Amino acid sequence: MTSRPAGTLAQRKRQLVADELTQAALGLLARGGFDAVTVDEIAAAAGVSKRTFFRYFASKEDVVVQFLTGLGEAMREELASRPAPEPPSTALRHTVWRSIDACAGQTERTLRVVQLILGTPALLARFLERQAQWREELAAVLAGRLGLDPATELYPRMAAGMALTAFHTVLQRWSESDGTEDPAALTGGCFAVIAPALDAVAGE
Amino acid sequence: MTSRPAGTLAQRKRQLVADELTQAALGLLARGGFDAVTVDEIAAAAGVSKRTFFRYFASKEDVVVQFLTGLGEAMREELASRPAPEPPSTALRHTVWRSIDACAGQTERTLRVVQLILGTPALLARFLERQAQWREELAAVLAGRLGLDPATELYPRMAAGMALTAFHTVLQRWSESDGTEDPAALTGGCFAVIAPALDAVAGE
DNA sequence: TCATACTTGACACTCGATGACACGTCGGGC
DNA sequence: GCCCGACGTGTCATCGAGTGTCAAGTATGA
Repeated sequence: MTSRPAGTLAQRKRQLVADELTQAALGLLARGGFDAVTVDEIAAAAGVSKRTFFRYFASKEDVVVQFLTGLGEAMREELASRPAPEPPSTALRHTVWRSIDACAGQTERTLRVVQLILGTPALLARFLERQAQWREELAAVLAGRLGLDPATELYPRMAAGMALTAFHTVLQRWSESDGTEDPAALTGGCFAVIAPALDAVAGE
Repeated sequence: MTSRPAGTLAQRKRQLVADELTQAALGLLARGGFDAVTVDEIAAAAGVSKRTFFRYFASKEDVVVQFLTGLGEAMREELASRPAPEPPSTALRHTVWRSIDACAGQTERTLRVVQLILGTPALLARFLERQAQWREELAAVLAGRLGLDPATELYPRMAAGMALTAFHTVLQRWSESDGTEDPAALTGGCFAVIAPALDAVAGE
């Protein structure tokens, strides 16, 4: 609603303030850690008041986690656009890869943000909470793809959960290695592990 | 350290206060929701001061989530005690079942707590954060079991993640059905989905 | 030029969380 | 008996996150 890069009216200056806030927050939080920096300081660094900060971000965690926002949307879109005959493991691998690539392909700043999130309990909690939402959304799309009832079948939620476990694991390894390890290889490796379950024929 | 049922000294009255606090908190939070009840009210209901509440629980979330504490420890123990030749899917199924059984086998109060956690963003976040810790612990045990290096192999983390996805899914379905669905059947169903991946022969 | 809507800052307030200090009780030693 | 230190608790003070309110300020349109 407010995140389109090509803003409509002069209120793309809203995006400008948001960017300034994000910039200031990421800079301050990267050094000093999450708890050592107050919202007042972030706001001051961006040249606005604390009250304005909370008009742009729902919480102090939000300014960091929202840096990864759009990933959920992107994954849902990607999964929905994969050709129907494609096996689930392939479709989900591309789905996850779209987010991983968006993360790992960018600046080195992204690496620091990921490290910050995975290393800060409060941020990790928020991140996982968001992942849980993504899981429900991906499960719904997947159920539609396969003509399964998400309310009764276990497969959609489990498959989405496995894919996000892969997502989480890749980010972990990538951040632990300081960006050394190849995200593509890690993604491939993770999906090699879960593929037998994702593509198992019906069964039961 | 302080959770042994058979307390040593007269300071098992500490456990008494803790129980009183937990009782009061769960009762108040079940009706009214998480945000509508203040720590002051919980403390007052237990007959202590707000300050004392925080001497027993690290946070307001803690008093609820700690209700499920011990599950991580229990799972780690269970996995460590499973016979070595057992296939991973079987060992992990018993591991998860030990926690599920501890949850679902108890009073109906447990169901309400699970519903409260899964339905409250702040509590869900804390719960997922704890699950992430369990995942690392289970991965370490699993790696030891299979003689794999957890720092390089992807399998342990992925397998632990899949098992916890099953755990989460079972709790979700169980709480959504108001305790109607059979936890044992759900656990079996979830592991039927992931077993092909858990037991896939080496590969590469 | 005036009226309107929107954004912002300043202030006050609630509540979660922590530190400092004072008080009471318990228990043991002289 | 008294004194003493350890421990748990309550009170008070404080910080920081988050929210509601109101009074500016600015842009837009008639």
